[in-house]
Amino acid sequence: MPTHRKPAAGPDDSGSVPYVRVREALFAELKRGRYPPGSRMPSESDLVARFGVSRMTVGRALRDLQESGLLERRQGAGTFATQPHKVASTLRIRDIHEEISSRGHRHRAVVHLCREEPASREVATRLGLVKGAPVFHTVIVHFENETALQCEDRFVNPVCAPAYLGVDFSAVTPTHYLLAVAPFWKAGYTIEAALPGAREARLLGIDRAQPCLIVTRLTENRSMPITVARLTHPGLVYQLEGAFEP
Amino acid sequence: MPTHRKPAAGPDDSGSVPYVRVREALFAELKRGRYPPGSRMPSESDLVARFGVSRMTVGRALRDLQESGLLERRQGAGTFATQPHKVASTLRIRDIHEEISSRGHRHRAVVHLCREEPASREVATRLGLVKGAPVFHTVIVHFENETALQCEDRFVNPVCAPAYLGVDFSAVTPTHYLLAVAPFWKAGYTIEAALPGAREARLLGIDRAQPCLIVTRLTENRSMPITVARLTHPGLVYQLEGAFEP
DNA sequence: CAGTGGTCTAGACCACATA
DNA sequence: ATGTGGTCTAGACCACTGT
Repeated sequence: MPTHRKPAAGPDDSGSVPYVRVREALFAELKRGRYPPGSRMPSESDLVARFGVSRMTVGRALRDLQESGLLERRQGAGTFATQPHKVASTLRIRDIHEEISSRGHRHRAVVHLCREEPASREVATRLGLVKGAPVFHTVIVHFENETALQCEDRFVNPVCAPAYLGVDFSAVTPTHYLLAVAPFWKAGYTIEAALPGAREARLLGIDRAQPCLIVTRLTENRSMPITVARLTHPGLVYQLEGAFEP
Repeated sequence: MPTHRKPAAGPDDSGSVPYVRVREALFAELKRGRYPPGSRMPSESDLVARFGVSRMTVGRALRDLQESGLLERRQGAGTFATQPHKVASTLRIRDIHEEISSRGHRHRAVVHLCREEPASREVATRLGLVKGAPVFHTVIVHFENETALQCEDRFVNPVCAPAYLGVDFSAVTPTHYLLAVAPFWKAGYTIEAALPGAREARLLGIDRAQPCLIVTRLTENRSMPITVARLTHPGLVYQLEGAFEP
């Protein structure tokens, strides 16, 4: 007698989906302090009996909680409640136009440089090219409602985006364009606090002594680096935010 | 005739686990450029036939790829390849002692302040208390191999950790202690670049003009704020790093 | 309506941990 | 030896989408 489903459950029904029901029930108990950190949770069989669902279903619920960092599961040993301390928060890599628009503000971009250059040693290394090889270089300042928010200093590997220099970057951001023509498969970044360079300070209209939040990001294709960008944000007007709530 | 399992598969066997096999196969194809962004993937039934596994198994593989941000699935419509652009990288919230030790370096903490104070208006607001209510306040500088790495200025809600002031913070970090006595269920942070305060500069032994990376973190219990910390890092010696690889 | 994803169940085999 | 998590299959019902 397979699948004697429940008749779509009741009306108030917060969680008519069984695995969600199980997950939320366990989550609530964890939050309430039952199962203190480090203690063993009921076994899958126990939960199967308690909730009247199949093992795959409680497995799904437990896996969700595990991926949230709330549980640790050890084969042969059992399932344990954890301290949610090593949980990771997420930091998005977003297109700045999207970011500004999503705040309901106006985005404007001013292009200060857009040309081909021979690669310096450092840029060449980062892009996996030889020194002196031609690379595309753009410097663009992004405004949010007339406030300078970001100075984007970017080098692009010509192989990945041959038509890059022909794009009107006052209308479409390099990030947006590059995503379309050369989707990345790998990305790395560093975030640091530093003083702006002379040109950056001038373009952003800030004092050279004002600290900036600098994000350096390198994205790569499946086989080669696409672009390296140095994004300088005045510390006074830009903050990264994140949150974790299991 | 249920479960005619494969005899544990061959030796080289990178992915004897069926859902991993399916996931990796599809991942490789996505990476190779088959299924360009926006295009429709084969349906679950197709994949069932192609890989000779059950539908739950391909479902699991597809869900993994979806959670990685590589696929989008729309009920009734199909499964589609996406641009992996809105993918999030993770930024860990780690205990600084752990962080330094994991680099194989030595950690030392110097306690500069450890007392009870009446809450300022700002601190009171952050911790959900009334102005003037007693709060615990610690200021600790963390060294990595004799280099000042972080100035930790922290306020703690006494209700959550009554014995806080009795802890020897040269031996155990506030983060570590608080995780033990008051695990958090919610956390938020901001990252900004700014100049250090006078005291911070002095304690870190840096110039007041040297920009710092400042992480402000608020953690909460299930019902009330536990602690708010301002972590100041000299920009020259501290960077946050992250990477994304699907 | 046919096709697609979303989910469930029941039973099963395996790898691993602990006693 | 027993119990635990990890996974698989086969078949099924449902909700949704597009023609």
